[in-house]
Amino acid sequence: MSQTVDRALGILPLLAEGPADLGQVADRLGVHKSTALRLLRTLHEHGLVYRQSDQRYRLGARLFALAQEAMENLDIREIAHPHLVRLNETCGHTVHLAVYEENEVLYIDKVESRYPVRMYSRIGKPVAITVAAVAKLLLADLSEAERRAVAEKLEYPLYTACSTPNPAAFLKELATVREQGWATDLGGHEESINCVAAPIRGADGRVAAAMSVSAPNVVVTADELLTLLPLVRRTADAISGEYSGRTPVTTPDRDTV
Amino acid sequence: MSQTVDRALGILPLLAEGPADLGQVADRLGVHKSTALRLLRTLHEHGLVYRQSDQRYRLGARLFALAQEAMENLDIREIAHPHLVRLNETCGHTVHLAVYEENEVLYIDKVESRYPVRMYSRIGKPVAITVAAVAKLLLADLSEAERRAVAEKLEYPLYTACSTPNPAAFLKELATVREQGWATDLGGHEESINCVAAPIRGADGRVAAAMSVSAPNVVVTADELLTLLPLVRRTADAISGEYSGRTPVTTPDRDTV
DNA sequence: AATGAGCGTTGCAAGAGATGCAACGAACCT
DNA sequence: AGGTTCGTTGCATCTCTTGCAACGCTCATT
Repeated sequence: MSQTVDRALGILPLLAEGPADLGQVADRLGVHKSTALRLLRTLHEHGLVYRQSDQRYRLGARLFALAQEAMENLDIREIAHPHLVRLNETCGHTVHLAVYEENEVLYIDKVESRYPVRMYSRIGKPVAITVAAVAKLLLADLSEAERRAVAEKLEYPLYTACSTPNPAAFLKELATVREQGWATDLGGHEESINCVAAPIRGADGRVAAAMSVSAPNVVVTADELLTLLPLVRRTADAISGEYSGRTPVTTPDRDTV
Repeated sequence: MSQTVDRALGILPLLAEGPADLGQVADRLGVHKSTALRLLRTLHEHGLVYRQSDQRYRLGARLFALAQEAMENLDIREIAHPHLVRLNETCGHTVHLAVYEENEVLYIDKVESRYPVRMYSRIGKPVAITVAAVAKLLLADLSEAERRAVAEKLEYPLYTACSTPNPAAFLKELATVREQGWATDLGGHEESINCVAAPIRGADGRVAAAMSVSAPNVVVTADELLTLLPLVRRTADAISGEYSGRTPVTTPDRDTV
């Protein structure tokens, strides 16, 4: 819509790949060096871009700060966090909280397992959308038309033999999930990792977020993990209650000192 | 430098404060609604801004992803992480890693203490620059002129009775830190929390990052914490060695599954 | 020491593109 | 229904961006 801004913003993902010098930026943007320079300068002034000692540009610190503030504005996260911690204390496994936003599902909170085996996932990172249990819940809540549209657009990487292979299989899985009100991922992303997930609903009954418990085979079998389902659902319902304003908030214990 | 981009980027910090509607954005930017609309649309296309169900705008998901990728490009973080984890396993306290960038010091990694008492700090969050031990180390390495310039520009909030009160005191502290090659923060930020920090140097000998160990009074006294100084310094030196390429990397054990 | 290549930077003229206006449409409230 | 508020669109104006060419700097080569 706005060419100048469009070009400037195009620099960001480019620098996300790694540092680049003026020439490289100008080339990949398809503009004159002087133009790229001015755009970079503006980005720099806003702290989104940083110029390192070798003169090359990379993403700047303000980006972290912004992402941080954005995160703190997600009130669902605030509400959910103590519940996630409590669940983690009870079962010991890794707990995730995720939301859906414009064709992406991303983790907005995570409590690490209480044993050394860790999952590779990071807050802010997009989720493997075709296999993750939380993603299934979030997408299952869309209208049928939206689900079909999204399912068609996605890629279906075969992380493992259990990964969802194509749109048809995905839509079928979403239908099941929609029906039963919970979801699993049994080795669909990493051979040895299973997840159980439950939805968190807002006042309008729509799925606002989803949470999951993940554990590797070496710690508990898939069947054992499934026995946690009632607990996960209860936790999710408790969060839903607070989030939708039905339950008065009891003790909003923060993770402060 | 570029008015259009400047205005567009000005929207981001504004939205970081909380969701806003078109009118509010236009007003605070001092432009016509239609202009604000076009800028927001462009930001939206790039995923930096999200339009929530009540039509108001807030910061978008791409911001998280960008911040994430930016972080992963910081190779010092990759190198340091296993060392930080090991240190945390040894002493049990919270370990931080921070860098300096254009008048800001920010945490780029953190390993939580192994006991329930937690510090309030987040990766990506700017550090309390006038009191934090890591900040002292990072600023102490600047040239004298730069130090003076920065010291003058800063605010000196009195978090506690021990907080650095003014530029003069800060410069004096920086001189001490520069001299001794390590730094502390004894209750300067939170009454009950002490920190010991050591610098990580690049191949050119300049301070590239700083790491610290923090613990509350209720767990260890300041004196006890200070006994960890040699360990902290050794860890920092080990990281310096790898970062500057002097030490061959032994076992780069990642925090993957 | 001199020459040349490569890269970032600056001033400027031309015109593309951003801007604000006014008018429309939709939703909401009285 | 009538009125208000807010987001959206088309358009004419002219500001602001753009690419060019020239400059200066650093570094490598002869």
